[in-house]
Amino acid sequence: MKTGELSDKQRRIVEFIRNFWLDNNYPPSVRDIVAGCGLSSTSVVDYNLKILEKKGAIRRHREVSRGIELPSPPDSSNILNIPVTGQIAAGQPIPVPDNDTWDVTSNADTIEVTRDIIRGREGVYALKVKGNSMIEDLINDGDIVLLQSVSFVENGETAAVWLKSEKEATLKKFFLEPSGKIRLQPANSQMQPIYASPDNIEVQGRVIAVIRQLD
Amino acid sequence: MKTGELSDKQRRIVEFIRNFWLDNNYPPSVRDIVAGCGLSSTSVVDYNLKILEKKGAIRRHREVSRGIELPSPPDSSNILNIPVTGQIAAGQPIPVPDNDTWDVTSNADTIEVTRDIIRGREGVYALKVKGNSMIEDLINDGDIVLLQSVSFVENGETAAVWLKSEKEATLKKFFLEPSGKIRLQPANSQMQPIYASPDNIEVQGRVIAVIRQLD
DNA sequence: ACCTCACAAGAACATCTGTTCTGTTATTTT
DNA sequence: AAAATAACAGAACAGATGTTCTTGTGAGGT
Repeated sequence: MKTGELSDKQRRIVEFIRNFWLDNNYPPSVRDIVAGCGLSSTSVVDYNLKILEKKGAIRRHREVSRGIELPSPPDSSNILNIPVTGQIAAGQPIPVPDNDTWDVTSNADTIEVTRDIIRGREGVYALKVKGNSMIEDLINDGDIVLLQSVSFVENGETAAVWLKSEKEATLKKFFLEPSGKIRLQPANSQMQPIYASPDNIEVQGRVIAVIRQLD
Repeated sequence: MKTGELSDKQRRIVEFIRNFWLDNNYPPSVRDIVAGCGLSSTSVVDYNLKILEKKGAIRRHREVSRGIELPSPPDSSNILNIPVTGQIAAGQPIPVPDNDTWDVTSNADTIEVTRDIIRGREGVYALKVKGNSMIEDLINDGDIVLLQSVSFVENGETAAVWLKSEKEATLKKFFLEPSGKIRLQPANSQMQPIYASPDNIEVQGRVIAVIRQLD
């Protein structure tokens, strides 16, 4: 095999590694490859793996069982890990994440979402809804709410607002009335809106999505 | 540790596995975890891995070196394209996908979701909700409903059912009453349930998630 | 023919690695 | 306090696994 291309057998090996990986979520051992490619000896595999490594088709970690790496699938940038910073429930403040120490890696739970849900927005975090105090907003106990951390919202947007005097957090449609009052409208049109003065409310975030998982 | 939650050490282990995987593109061995988490013995790791498996935080393959799977492996194959086969609205049949010609590639709209939402289930499809006839089930116009295609559901599960005589599709909690009747219970406890005879309903699918996107 | 070289078979070896066994130390329950 | 249970420590075993060594084969070139 003079060329820089892969031999037929080597191509089969690489393909098997990829399929094995997809099926099992971990790399195959040398003997898995023997069995999977119908080869006769581990030394054949080792021999070809060395060539494959030299050609850059795989990367190996010596003396490490199943230490085979495929060149990183370029994807995976389509998944974002959104921190679930806490729970939201009436009577509890909303834990807005500290923007400086946005520590996705640490303690916090995270939820994986595809990038098309975020749509390129910055400062997105998630809350788990506790209790059914927001059922009139079509949000149930256990739902996950995705929020964008903002302090001001447009008329008609659904926002997480903190009602200072009531010491209560809720999700409602936000309207600034001509009278200067704020109208917080439930999503269910059969329910009555709440009216509040602007200095009694504090916008915590804009709702961009609701995810409900059932078992 | 009575709770279903993970202990501190177990959380560290899971995090280490994920980081190790991200760094090396293959899972750690038990002894890698010992070193990486500053533990003292492989048996401690094995002990905790067994618990983690029981709690569903990981999956293990016995007798396989580095045979640890994370439920959502940090590799690329984490995004699935779910076909949005149509709309659901009262008075319209539900377009259950033909199981033989499950053609994800074709024309149909799809929605990208991460694998952890599907949780390994087969036959998942999505519907877009049209109209607000299901508001009592906390589902609004424009919501996306993820369904698993099944014909029978357990008591208490939320299902997409087709009411034959009413020619109406809806999502409700499904209960088979001792009387033999079917009770379809809205998610909102303030609403009244529907009673139907078993031969008047047809289960189209099990609801596994609801996704609401706001702008 | 002879040599070289890419490639393969089979066995053997030394670790690596999951698992188990026994015992010990905390932590909780009774 | 006693008993029970959860959690950890250390060692040892058996199998898995990467690696190497020896030998064989066949094609191409000289």
